[in-house]
Amino acid sequence: MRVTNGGGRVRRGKNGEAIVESVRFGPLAYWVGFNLRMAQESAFQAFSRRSQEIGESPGRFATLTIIARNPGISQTELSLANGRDKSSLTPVVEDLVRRGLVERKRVRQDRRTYRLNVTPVGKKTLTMLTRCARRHERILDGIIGQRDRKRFIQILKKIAAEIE
Amino acid sequence: MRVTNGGGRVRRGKNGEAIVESVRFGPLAYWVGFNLRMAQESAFQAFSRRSQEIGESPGRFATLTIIARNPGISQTELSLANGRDKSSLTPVVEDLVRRGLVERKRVRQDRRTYRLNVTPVGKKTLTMLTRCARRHERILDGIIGQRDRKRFIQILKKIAAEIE
DNA sequence: AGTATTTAGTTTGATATCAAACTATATCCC
DNA sequence: GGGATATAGTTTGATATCAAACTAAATACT
Repeated sequence: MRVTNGGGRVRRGKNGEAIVESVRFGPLAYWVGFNLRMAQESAFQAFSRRSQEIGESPGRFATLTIIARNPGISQTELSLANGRDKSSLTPVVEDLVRRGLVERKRVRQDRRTYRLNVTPVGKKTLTMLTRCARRHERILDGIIGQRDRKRFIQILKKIAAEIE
Repeated sequence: MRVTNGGGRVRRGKNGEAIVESVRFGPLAYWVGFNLRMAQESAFQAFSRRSQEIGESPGRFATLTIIARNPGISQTELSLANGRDKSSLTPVVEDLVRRGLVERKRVRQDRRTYRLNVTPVGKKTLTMLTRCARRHERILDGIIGQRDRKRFIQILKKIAAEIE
C-alpha cells in the first residue's frame, strides 16, 4: 500500500451522507524532515517496482555500481560509500557472489580484507539496472524541472554531508 | 555507523605508504534517487539520536502529531497520511495505547474502526518531541538556507505526489 | 431478506537494517 | 619479540517495515 497524498478522511454523518475532511498535518506539512522522508520513500518505491520487473532488488543497484566503479574495493569502504553498516553488507555480498555477479578475493598483504569486483555477468545485470535507473531518473527530472535540478541535488548532498 | 561522505579509500603501496583514493560514485553522484536516499537517511539518523535523548522512537513523532491534529482519526487514515502500511501501524498504536499516550475507542456506527486520540500524557510527550523536532529543523534550515527552503520543500512534495 | 463484495484492522512470514559482541589478522610501541 | 590496540568482516539479537492472508463487520445488489 502506497501513499500519494494526505488522503481524504471520509466520515458518515447522521443520515449517512459522506463528510470528507482532509487530514491536517500540522507542522509536519512544512517541515523538511517529514517531506524528505515522504519524497524519498515514494521515489524508492517507484524504483523498486521498476527494478523488480527485471528481477533485481533495488538496493543492488547502488552496490553494484560502486563496486564496478571502484574495482577491488573492500566491504568496509563499500559500506561507507553506500551508507549502510558493514554488517548489513555481509548477506548482500554473499548473495551477489553466490549468483556470480561479484567476485571476492582475499588480499595477500592483509588477509582480513576482501577485494570485490564485478564479473562479466554482473556487468550485464548492471547495464540493465542502469537503463532502468535512467528511466526512473528521467521521470524525477521531469517532476523537478531542469531549472531547479542542479540546485536541488546540491542541497541534498549538503544535507548528507553536513548533518553531524 | 553513519556515512557523511564518500569516504576515502586507503590502500597500502609496496613500501607501506598510504595511497588514498576517493570512491567514485559514477552516475550515482548526480542522480536524484541516490542523493535523496543519502540525505534522508542522514537526516533521519540525526533526528533519531535527538529523539532517543528523550526516550522516544523517532517514528512516534509523525504518528502522534497526525493523531493530535486529527482527533478521532482511524488507523487506516493515519497509515495513509503517514505513508506506512496499515499493518505496520498495529504494533505502533498498541504500544502508544499501552503507554497511555493514545486512546482508542470503537465507533458505535461502524464497529470495525477505531478512533484514535492523544491523551494528556501523550500531549506532554508530543510537546517534548516537537521541541526536539524544531531544533532538528533549525539545523536543516541552516544547511538549506532561507532562500531555497521553500522551493526545496515544494519539490519534495511534488515528488511524493507525482511519482506514480 | 440473503448472498456477494468491500472495508478496518490483525496476523503471519519475509526482508532490510542497525548496533554490539565476536574472530582473526595486522599494527604499534616498548 | 610480545603484549596492547586497531581493523575487516561475521554473527547475533532487536526493530521496522511490507505484502498477502485472514477475521469481523458493513454495504451493495438482486
